[in-house]
Amino acid sequence: MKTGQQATQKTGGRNPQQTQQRILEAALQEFSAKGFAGARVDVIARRARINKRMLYHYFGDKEGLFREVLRRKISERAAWLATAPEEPMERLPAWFQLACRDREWIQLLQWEALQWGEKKVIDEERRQESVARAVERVRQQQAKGLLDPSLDPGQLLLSMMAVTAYPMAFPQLARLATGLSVSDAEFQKQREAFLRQFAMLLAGKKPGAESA
Amino acid sequence: MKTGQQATQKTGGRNPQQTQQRILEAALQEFSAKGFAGARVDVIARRARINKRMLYHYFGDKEGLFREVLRRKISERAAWLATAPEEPMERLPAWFQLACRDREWIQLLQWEALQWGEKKVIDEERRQESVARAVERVRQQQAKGLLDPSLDPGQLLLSMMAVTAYPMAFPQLARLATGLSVSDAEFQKQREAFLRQFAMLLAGKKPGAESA
DNA sequence: ATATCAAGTAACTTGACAGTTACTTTGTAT
DNA sequence: ATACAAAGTAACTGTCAAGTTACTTGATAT
Repeated sequence: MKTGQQATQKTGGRNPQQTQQRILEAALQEFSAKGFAGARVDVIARRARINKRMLYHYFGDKEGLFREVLRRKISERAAWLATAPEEPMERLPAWFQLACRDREWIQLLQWEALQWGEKKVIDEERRQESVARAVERVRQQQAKGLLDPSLDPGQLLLSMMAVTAYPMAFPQLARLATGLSVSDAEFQKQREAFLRQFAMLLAGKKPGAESA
Repeated sequence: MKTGQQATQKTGGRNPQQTQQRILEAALQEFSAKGFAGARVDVIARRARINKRMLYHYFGDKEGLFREVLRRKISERAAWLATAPEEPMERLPAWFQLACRDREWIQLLQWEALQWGEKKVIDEERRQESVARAVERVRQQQAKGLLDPSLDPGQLLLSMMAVTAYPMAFPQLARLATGLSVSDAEFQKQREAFLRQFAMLLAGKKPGAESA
């Protein structure tokens, strides 16, 4: 008896999982581009090629959908970050590249900051844990002499996030400061090179010739 | 004959300038809190204690009002920045304090980034000029040995803005990383101390005892 | 085969919001 | 005094968007 849960690919027929997936993808686009207030439920529905009613069926309301989008993105990011290199020289450039490739995430964080400010955030506990692990890694690297040990680890982590994410969060300022668009390959090359030198300073070494 | 332009303080009577001022103040609050899309014209009118019609009278439409708010804030900031100290040791903490005291500005920049992305911004020319001057100052300090001369000045300026403004732009991340709220005096003290040490690293010196 | 429930649809309701109309009040120049 | 323009008001309008209603279609368990 084909209870039909293992290979539900009829392309034309119904498919709740695919429908939800399509809604989430469309919602990610719309929310990261327009924010919660600016996003239009009808646009999401149209882009997902579903009836608006289904969106309410699966996610309750607009905010429920937003929370789910954010929740999923957080998991995805946590997984990515776990694969980032440990060597501080390549760590900042790698974080920067991650930010370049996933501007949707930066934008979601930005909308979140504006909408909820300092209040408790969605999925607080999981994120707290994840950040605590990152602080711990900074501490270990300080112990190994790969990062200046006299700096507060929390503040240092925050600053590392700042220098890698800021250009994507404020593309207009990056352009004003460098004359290049952040999506320009030249800008990205320049920033990566800068961050490599910068990482040396954070280790307490002078950034002369790095090829030695 | 009292043509009445020099001392128009009747408190009860009409007063176009004061009305405009009140609208602009209320609009700054509303726009920085909710962004352009989220801001409500009626809320602005109510807060300014004026009739909505006057808002349209003076500023054309919602966007016209937004542009004017941004334009004024930009002037204000340019003036403030000109008074910031030149010594790099105190410069980062001073910028940070400025960011703390003027979160409305950070938020406006953030809304701007999200709404207009990399496109040409409001008041582009004036801002370009102002940033160019800041880059030039960085270059001078590099020449004087107050900042590491091997770093690209534009990227360096961008990074200085990043480390000073990021905590206010992403208060939720600052809290996750340090356990403190950004509006907490303790957080601000900690960050200022950190930035002082950080400035020494940027000069290429090791940040040992700083009291000497 | 058919009852049952989940998936899906179109049209509707309700409220909110940007912008307007048609009007009154107030100051000032002649 | 009075004509005139700018300052100000209340109530309205058209549009748009979130969320709902009442319905049809399709899969599957018995």
